[in-house]
Amino acid sequence: MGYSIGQVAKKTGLSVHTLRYYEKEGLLPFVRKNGSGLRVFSDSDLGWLELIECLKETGLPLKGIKQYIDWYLEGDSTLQQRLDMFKQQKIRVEEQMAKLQKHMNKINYKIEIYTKAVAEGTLHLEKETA
Amino acid sequence: MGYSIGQVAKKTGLSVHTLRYYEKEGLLPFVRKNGSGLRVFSDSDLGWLELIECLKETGLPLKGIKQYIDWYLEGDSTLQQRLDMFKQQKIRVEEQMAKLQKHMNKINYKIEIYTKAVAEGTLHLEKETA
DNA sequence: ATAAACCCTTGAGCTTACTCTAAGTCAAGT
DNA sequence: ACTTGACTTAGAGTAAGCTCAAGGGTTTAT
Repeated sequence: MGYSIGQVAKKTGLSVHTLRYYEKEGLLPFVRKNGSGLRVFSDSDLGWLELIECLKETGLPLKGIKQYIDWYLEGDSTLQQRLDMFKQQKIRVEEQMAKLQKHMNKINYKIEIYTKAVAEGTLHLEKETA
Repeated sequence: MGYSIGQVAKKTGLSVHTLRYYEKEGLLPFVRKNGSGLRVFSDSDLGWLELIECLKETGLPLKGIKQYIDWYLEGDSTLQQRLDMFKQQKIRVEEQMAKLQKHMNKINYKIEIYTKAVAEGTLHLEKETA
């Protein structure tokens, strides 16, 4: 039921440096230490790391994640803020998905163009940068 | 048919600083200058900026974008590399889309939880970090 | 002809998010 | 006892991508 920092690093793909850095930044306020001063991560801590990953990869900077955690620590008086944050994040994700789709179309077009170009040995630009 | 750096900044949402920075990094090798040393952007340059935006937002670092541009400048001998780059980028976008969908599910779940919590005035954690 | 609003270059500075170094502690195995 | 390996701290260093400051030039309107 307890993981060392090295085990968590393997599980999450984050480096031990990064995990300590996250803790220093206030992102892991629940990680305990044993008698020798070693960090002991619980399953719940792994859950927090998953959430951090989720927020980070959807474009919330570490500061924003810390804000959320601080709100969480403050308790029920910040429920609305936390809800708003997730709603805001949902909008961001929707925007990102739309953008990615648009970019995907462009990339597919380029793949088409370049596949032909490779077959023909030369690229014909039809008033189009490529 | 010619735009000043300020006009391009407005059109693209990039700052004039960023545009000059991109040029310095070799990302805009086609931008000309007029007799007074002012940059004059063409429509084709705007096309390049769109492509840069596309590659940047799909996770290619500026160095990678520069590599592509260098290949472009080298001509037909690099067609295969450029095709490979776009194929690689397509894979990246697919991965990003899958990740975003996963994160969206988590965020939607949080919104559900927190919407209830706000209505009830308190958050019940069911063996779940939140 | 003078001010306002642009533009220029060089080079320094900033933010984010790590990433690493140095010096040391601790527990387990041989 | 001693080595190995994983851990600790504080603090320095790094890379990417801007962002700004200083000092100056040009164009346009009044």
